[in-house]
Amino acid sequence: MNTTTSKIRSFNRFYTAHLDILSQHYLDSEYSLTEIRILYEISEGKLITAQKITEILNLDKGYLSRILKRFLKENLIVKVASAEDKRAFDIKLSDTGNELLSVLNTKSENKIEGKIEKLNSSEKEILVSSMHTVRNLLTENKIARKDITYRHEITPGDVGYIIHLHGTIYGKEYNFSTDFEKYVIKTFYDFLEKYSPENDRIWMAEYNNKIVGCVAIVHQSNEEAQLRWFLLDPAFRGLGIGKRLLTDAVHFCREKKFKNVFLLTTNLQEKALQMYKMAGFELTQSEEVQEWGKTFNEERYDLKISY
Amino acid sequence: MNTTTSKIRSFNRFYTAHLDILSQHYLDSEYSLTEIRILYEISEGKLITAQKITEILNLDKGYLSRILKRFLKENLIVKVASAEDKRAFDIKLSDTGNELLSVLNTKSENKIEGKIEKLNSSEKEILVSSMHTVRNLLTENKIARKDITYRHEITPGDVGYIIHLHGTIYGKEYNFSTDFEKYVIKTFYDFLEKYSPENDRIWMAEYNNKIVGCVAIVHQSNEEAQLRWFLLDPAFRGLGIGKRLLTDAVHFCREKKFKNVFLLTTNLQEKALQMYKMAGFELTQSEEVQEWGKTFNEERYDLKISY
DNA sequence: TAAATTAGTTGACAAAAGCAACTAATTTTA
DNA sequence: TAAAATTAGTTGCTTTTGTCAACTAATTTA
Repeated sequence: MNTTTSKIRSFNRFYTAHLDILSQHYLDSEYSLTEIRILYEISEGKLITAQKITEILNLDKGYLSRILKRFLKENLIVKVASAEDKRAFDIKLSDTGNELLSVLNTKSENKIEGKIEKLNSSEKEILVSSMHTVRNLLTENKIARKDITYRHEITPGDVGYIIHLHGTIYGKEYNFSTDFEKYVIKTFYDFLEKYSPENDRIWMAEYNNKIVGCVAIVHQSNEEAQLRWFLLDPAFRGLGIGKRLLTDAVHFCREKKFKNVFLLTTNLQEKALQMYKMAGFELTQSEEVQEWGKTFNEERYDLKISY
Repeated sequence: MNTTTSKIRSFNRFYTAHLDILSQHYLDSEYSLTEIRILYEISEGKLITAQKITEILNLDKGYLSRILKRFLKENLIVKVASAEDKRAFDIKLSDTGNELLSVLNTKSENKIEGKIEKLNSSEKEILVSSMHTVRNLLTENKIARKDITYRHEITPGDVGYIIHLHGTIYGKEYNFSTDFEKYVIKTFYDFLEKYSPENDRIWMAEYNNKIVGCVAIVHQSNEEAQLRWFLLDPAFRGLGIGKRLLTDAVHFCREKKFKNVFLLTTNLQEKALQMYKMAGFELTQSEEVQEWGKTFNEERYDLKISY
């Protein structure tokens, strides 16, 4: 049995119990969860037919028909003969129905608030964003481009996390030793020593408030700048994040009137090389070296910017 | 209505639908979810009474009695008169029952695997860790001491992450600027330059494969060592992690025959100071400084080790 | 040792859900 | 374009699921 699956099953059991949806009466009301779900669908859809509800909630139409009949008798819903189809009815909530739902919503919210009252605001943020991630991965089965955010102000923790990403990603992908991370630490220390917010910039791509990609422009002179620390978490490749980061970086170089941008990399970074080339960079130097426990070519790429 | 709550409600609705537990038949078997949950509890508990089951699953005892009667007839369970209480029975699964449950487990696993098959391995990791986070935050169930693991081999990414922790934690707790993180980067660079696995060591406490606390011993000479980077994520304080880390560090110093251990800190770190004192450290120097956007006392503590 | 409580069973019943036959309207198809 | 097939919704009937209260027999409490 695979661990991922068993961990998900364990979470499912936990969440089933947590949701507390197996009791007959929803939030101690006189309505069952099914009935509430029906009311909820009606309130969401504004104008919905019984057929639609059976599809969404997977209910038997006879069963639903009777429930709606009772709702009508209890004055929770209003049925209007559909204009397009004389067999069907458009259903919507009555004022009473809306009121009932709003009372139940409040109850449900209170219950949830009781469960999260001990969390501080950042823990709440983490909770919501984690739920968002779970939902995203289970539905579209991929990370949505719109959930990636970008920023370029350095806040405490950023540089350390970027170093961490370099260490883990290069460690996993190319088996680089911890010496590589030490090298990255050195480059960052040197950078921070002469950091000029005016001429240098680091861009970070974030998902769930966590950095998943980055790139930086470090000025060398008024004419030349170096592009550094271009990195993307493998799980977030293929979403256009790398392209966006490089575009922003080159755009910044143009804005700052640098005439040449160069970068140092290795021939191992195939994906990154592709992107550099697509951004217009050209190979200008290549030399075999042995470092960080591996043998590879150290390469320099340059991009001339014309104005 | 507060957004956190409404987002959680939205997730709850999503997950209710996702769990697909509202249909009468669990995984197209001839058993209902309730029946399966009962069987599951029996299999978990190994030896369980009907009373226990009603408590755990919140079932009516009459209802449960009848279900168990049927299980017995279908040969899914075995009832043995309890030794301690002649009114009660110890219930356990029969071979047939175990078989049924294992078939259903496989079905459930296949279903889950179908839902995550499009995810790559790092997305699966993200999914599982997000679920873990959700679960953790929703169970006040504080972090269990036994879930904290300790290690002291430096692997790629560790140092970067420790720098990151310093940046974020000191940023949040004491409003230190990014300059502090730069200082930490410098100290780590210097450390890695002359790192000797024989005489230096970093201990890390982890939760969920993430570093939540650390401390290090850095040798200065054969006689003296410095204790550095003692840090604990605020969410993990009060679990004895700090004490354990300091104990390990001092134990290491004793093993390596250092005669004196010192550390540099500030008067701001109240919690850490307490722990240093408890470990036997004594204040030997104090001087007011202005750094990292704050004014505070820089302090030196020493611990003499006698043999 | 009598009274109260507890584990489990059973009868009676209510609520929830499913199935199939039906009407009336709509769509497909030949 | 008219017959055939399909669809939206209703209704009768049935099964499944769950609840409540009364009961027995063993155990605990006072």
